[in-house]
Amino acid sequence: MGIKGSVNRQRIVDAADNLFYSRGYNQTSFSDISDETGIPRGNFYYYFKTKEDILAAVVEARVAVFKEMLVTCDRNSSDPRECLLAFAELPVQHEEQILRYGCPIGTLSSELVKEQDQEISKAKISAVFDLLKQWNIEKFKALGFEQKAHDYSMDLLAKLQGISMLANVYNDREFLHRAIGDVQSWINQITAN
Amino acid sequence: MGIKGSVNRQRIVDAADNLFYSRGYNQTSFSDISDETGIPRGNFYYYFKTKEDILAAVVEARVAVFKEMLVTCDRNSSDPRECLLAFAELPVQHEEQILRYGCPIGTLSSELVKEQDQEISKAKISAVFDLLKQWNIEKFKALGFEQKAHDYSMDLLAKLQGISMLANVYNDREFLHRAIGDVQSWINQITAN
DNA sequence: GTCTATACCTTGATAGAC
DNA sequence: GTCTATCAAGGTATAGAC
Repeated sequence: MGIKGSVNRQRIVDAADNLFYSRGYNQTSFSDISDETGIPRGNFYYYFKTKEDILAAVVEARVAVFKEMLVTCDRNSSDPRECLLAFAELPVQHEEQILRYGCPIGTLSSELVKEQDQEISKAKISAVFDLLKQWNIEKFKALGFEQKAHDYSMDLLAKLQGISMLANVYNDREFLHRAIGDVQSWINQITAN
Repeated sequence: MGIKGSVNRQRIVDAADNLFYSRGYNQTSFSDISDETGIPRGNFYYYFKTKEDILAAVVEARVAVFKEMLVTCDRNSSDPRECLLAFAELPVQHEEQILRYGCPIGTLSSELVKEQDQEISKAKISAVFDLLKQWNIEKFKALGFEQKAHDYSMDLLAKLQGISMLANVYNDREFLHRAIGDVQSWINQITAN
């Protein structure tokens, strides 16, 4: 099995994932993770060399979660337009989380972009966003938008991020639903013909 | 003059403002502000009781900066539509900052929403956003949108926030310009008749 | 593999000299 | 008003017993 398959390691990653999401990476201490898991602080260093390594594992886990979401979208429909509509629906599907803590990708990105170490941020963050972006581009291209696929994809991500942020700041469920509906209308509109 | 008018106090606030913006609030220590200003750490407590008090002063300063921006918009044109167009242009007017550190309101909000103390966040953050929101509502109402003014205002803020975030994460100047142009097209479109 | 004890540093904050 | 010395607490990380 090895260390990476260890159940304790997984428990640490899961707890860190939740805490990084609800409190932020920098505001989560080893003691917090220890309290959450019951695993002693010093024990973390058997599974991870540094706190950043835990972060890397958490990012990896989130990428996996989103990959699974995208795969689910793909499984539910072979129509690219419906896939995009389903993708836009994700924030309302997880509305409780969004309203409370914002988008798990966007908020983490915002935090890490400010990090002193330029490497950690630019590399890891873009990776998560790129996953979504590439998937979107693929769908838009399948709809015949060879040139506009990239711009549309960026537009879609920006719309969802902006909506998630304001819904979070104002804790406004009504706005979240309405604005996401507008995004879906936008998708329907540009894919009309 | 009093303490609030002290030049040293102002230097602390200015340095803190920049550091909170470039590194984030939680990642800025008193030592950082001390290094930046040359003012000893312990001296801060003559001007502020806690770190949160410095944050409050920084937020106050940012509100003042944005108020000034809005006043400038108002001074440059009495046409509500042109005011909104100018407002949408702000991210490209400060593109270097946006690309490097994101929106000074959005990034700070994202960070503070995750704060443990619920009071500090909900109160202060919304205040900054509300300033912009109310100004936008005023313009949309002046354009005859009595009912839709609020929704349009939220939409506009969400658009700008999403665009700023993605431009920041990807450090993408081209996207920033194009997307802001699209927002302005959107404003022109809904205020056409 | 698991846990305890602890080193070492930085943090926000205080006390008191000048 | 300004500065230095210092505090207690909490941070990440290490060493070593079991």
